Amino acid sequence: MRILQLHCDYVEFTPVKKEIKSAEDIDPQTKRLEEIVVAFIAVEEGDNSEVAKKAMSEISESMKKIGCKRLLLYPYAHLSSKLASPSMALSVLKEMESNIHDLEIYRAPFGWTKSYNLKVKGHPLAENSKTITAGEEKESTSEALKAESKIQSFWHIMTTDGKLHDVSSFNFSKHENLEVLAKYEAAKKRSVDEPPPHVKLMKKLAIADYEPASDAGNMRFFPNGRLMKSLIERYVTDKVVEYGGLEVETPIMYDSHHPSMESYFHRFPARQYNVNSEGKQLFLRFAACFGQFLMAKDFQMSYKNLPLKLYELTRYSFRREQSGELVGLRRLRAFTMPDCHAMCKDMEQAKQEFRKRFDLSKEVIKGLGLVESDYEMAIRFTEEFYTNNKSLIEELVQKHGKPVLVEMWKERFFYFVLKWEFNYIDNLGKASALSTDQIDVENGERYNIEFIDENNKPQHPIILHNSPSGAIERVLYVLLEKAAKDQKEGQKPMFPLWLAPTQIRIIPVKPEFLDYCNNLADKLTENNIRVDVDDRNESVGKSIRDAETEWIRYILVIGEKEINATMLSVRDRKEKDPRNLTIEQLISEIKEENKGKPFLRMNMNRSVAKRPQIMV
RNA sequence: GCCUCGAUAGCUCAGCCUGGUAGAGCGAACGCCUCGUAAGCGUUAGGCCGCGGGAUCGAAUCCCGCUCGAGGCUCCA
Repeated sequence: MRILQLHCDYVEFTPVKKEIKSAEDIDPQTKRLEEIVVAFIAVEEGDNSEVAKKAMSEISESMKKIGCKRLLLYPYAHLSSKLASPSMALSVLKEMESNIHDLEIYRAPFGWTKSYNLKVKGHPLAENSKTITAGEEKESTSEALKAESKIQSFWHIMTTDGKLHDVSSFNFSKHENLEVLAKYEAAKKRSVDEPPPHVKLMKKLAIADYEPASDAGNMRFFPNGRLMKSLIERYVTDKVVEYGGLEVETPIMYDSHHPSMESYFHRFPARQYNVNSEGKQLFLRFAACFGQFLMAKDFQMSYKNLPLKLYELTRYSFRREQSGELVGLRRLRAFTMPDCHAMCKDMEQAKQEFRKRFDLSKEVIKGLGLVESDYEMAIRFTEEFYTNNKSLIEELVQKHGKPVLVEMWKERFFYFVLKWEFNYIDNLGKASALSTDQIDVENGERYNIEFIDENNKPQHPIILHNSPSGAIERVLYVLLEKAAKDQKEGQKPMFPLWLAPTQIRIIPVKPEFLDYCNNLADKLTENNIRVDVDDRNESVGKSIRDAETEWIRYILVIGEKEINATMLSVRDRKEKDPRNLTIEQLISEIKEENKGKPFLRMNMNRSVAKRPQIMV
């Protein structure tokens, strides 16, 4: 059975003519009802009296929440494509009608073409749809999800002097990406008809690919991609630990009926993967929050321990995003999310910590190879928070150093009062969030996390939710899109050196120089450089071409000249002409460039000839 | 969820409109060449033309249905 439930100021309907033979015999008068919940209902194949009972208890429960006592059952075939027979449908509807006693109930006639007219109320719970089937649990659409679109937002641009400007009158001429973001967010619309360029690149460079045997949005990562992910993960984790985060690990699935989860679901719109096991209804986490909050609840904390920062890099978090929005690495259903929560004793401490994490996020983004013109900041808050904390918000915008998109909510609907994020604008004008942080004033209580304050009283902490980089897969997407942009502008695309799967390729002019090449590669490897040797029996030209198409930064061609001298001929992707360097000079140049970044060994056979061909 | 497009060799695709022996490039295997900064040459192997039905003497090609995939829209703390 499918139900669309609307809370209305009024509804009017007029039976026009009988649509089927078995239509009810009634007096075709116009009927008007006020202050009423209208339930449009399609009875489907297999629906029975159990379904009727379930449906009525669902409906009356939600009506209790919105404080309405009048109900109209309205037969509405168009909600389903596998309708029950008319006689069955009518009997199920009649059963629903007779099943309820504490509501004033009406039913529109069955089998008639009707004209109708109604006015839906504007509040968050006014609209609701349900699917009810016999036997198994119904799959409900989160009411929060429905309600979200109802929140009233006011959009502005804040300049670094703290002034708010109207989006429509702001001069975006020097801030094109911000304009894209503002339009993208406020209008939530953008039409493009080509795939984003990173999709081709992720395959061509043997980083990642779709896995048709899995669910959409669950990618496979080839050795190159796995290496790059590992490096980014290591880097972000190092940075968070340096900041004071304590790394933990928590389960990836949770009981949907755990009390904290149930209430979180109502508040937090998300489409989760569900897993049934031995009668338990489990869901796959869509954030690290659950695990960390449940863990923090079991800590005994004093105000002296705060702020306490827990960190987890979730491999994976899962969200069952709508199939249509899954494109390449931009948005996935399984993703790796660094997530750092800080429990703070009060708003003052929270604000102080919030500043630190803003700096941390900026630093991490920079380390990943993005410059400030690559991303745009958006900041969102409730009107009340803004009024009381103007200086914090202005300070963040000033630190960002350029105008910021502002979304202000009249009332708090989410669990947070303040949130910012950095958005990357890709080649198709799509915005995706990278770093983000939030001030959460609700979940401390929901999860019953407590600390003892100066007066020996238990208190709930304010919790900050920070991801300094955003999803790791999304970082890859951004790096690829950025490289594609460089390519489009006529520059050679490349990765930051510390992330390049191969940093140096050695190409012998003849096979007899292979031993020399391998010795050279040994020496470079000892110095934490990822180096491989093209030992295929190919022409030098071909080998160089292949190395270039793999975006390899340094190419060393080894022939008689190099073997008989100390200078290497170094082809540097960043330079036009080859340079002559000693091996020591080359090593120290690379070390200097990779300073402060993690190192992992090559994740491919050194011998190019021994590699399988992953992507052309 | 809605709309559009697609599915042919390991990969990228042509052939389809106008029905009549299944094509190319890359890659792979084998051989030749032994090479100095972006593609050296040759030979060979490799196909249930997504699945099911229909009309036809005959279907990769036309029609219908299905499956899977992709892209867009919607949505996105």
